Amino acid sequence: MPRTPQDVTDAELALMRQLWDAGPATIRRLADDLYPGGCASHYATVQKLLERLEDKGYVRRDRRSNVHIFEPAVGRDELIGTRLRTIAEKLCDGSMTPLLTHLVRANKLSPADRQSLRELIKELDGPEKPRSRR
Amino acid sequence: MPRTPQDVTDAELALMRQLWDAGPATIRRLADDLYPGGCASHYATVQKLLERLEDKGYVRRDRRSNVHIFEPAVGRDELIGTRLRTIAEKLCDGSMTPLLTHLVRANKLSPADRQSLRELIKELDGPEKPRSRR
DNA sequence: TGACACGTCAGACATAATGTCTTACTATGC
DNA sequence: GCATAGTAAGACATTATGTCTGACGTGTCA
Repeated sequence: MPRTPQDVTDAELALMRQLWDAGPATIRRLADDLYPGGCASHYATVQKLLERLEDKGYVRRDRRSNVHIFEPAVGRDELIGTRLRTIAEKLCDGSMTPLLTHLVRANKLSPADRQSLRELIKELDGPEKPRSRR
Repeated sequence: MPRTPQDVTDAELALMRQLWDAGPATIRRLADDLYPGGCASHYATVQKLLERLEDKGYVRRDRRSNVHIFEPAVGRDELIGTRLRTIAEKLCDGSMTPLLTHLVRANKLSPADRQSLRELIKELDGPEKPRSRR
């Protein structure tokens, strides 16, 4: 059985996080942030990781300037979605419902969590009957 | 950046699934089920995978009999939990809440899903307010 | 113009994970 | 004792992943 490579590896994820949190950046900026006091080779590492992320479609590269600028092509939430779907595929025949019930019952949701969850559901219920918003 | 190995790999997961679905089994049984018409080496593959799963604590091996019998040491739901936690760690600073909200809003929950979800929440809310009953 | 600082590009490389397979050894039944 | 079937130990090939090197391009400035 062939291995299934990771969508975004750990080292790549560190870059994504930086991009999500601090916005578009150059390789140098990212390298400085992630490998403080890094030598030249760290720069190259970041470069390679970004190249792979671009190939996989997780970052976009602005080549117009002489110095390229990178930005995320998928949001944090999108990646969360991808990973959740992966779990569902591999463990629940593709259904997300077991994940949901697991989270609700196995996790200690704070009262605030529960409240916002209730509101979310209401929000989803809403459009069904009285066609309010959306 | 050291790589983080998978908790349960794909080939291992196929074994776990078999154990979850069909209950405890011997190596031969598993090999026959997963590699129908398999030759001798497939048997050895299953053996190795089970050994690794045992090392990692995902299956238990009953050595009392001459022929060992394997059973899951963690349930499907537990593994789901592990994976969800991994996502939370890597993408949400350890908080599961974003996963939850993602599932609720990004997935098209059927009305039935929403209903059972509401009940789940109510169930959790119940014991919190001891004034009502008890 | 030439030196050079800095960037990109292409690809080599070491290590580890993973799936597979081989061999040696052990127990059991005839 | 021998055959059969099991376990134990580990070799092996392939690939993923993180790291690094060198060639080359481009702009700046004395």
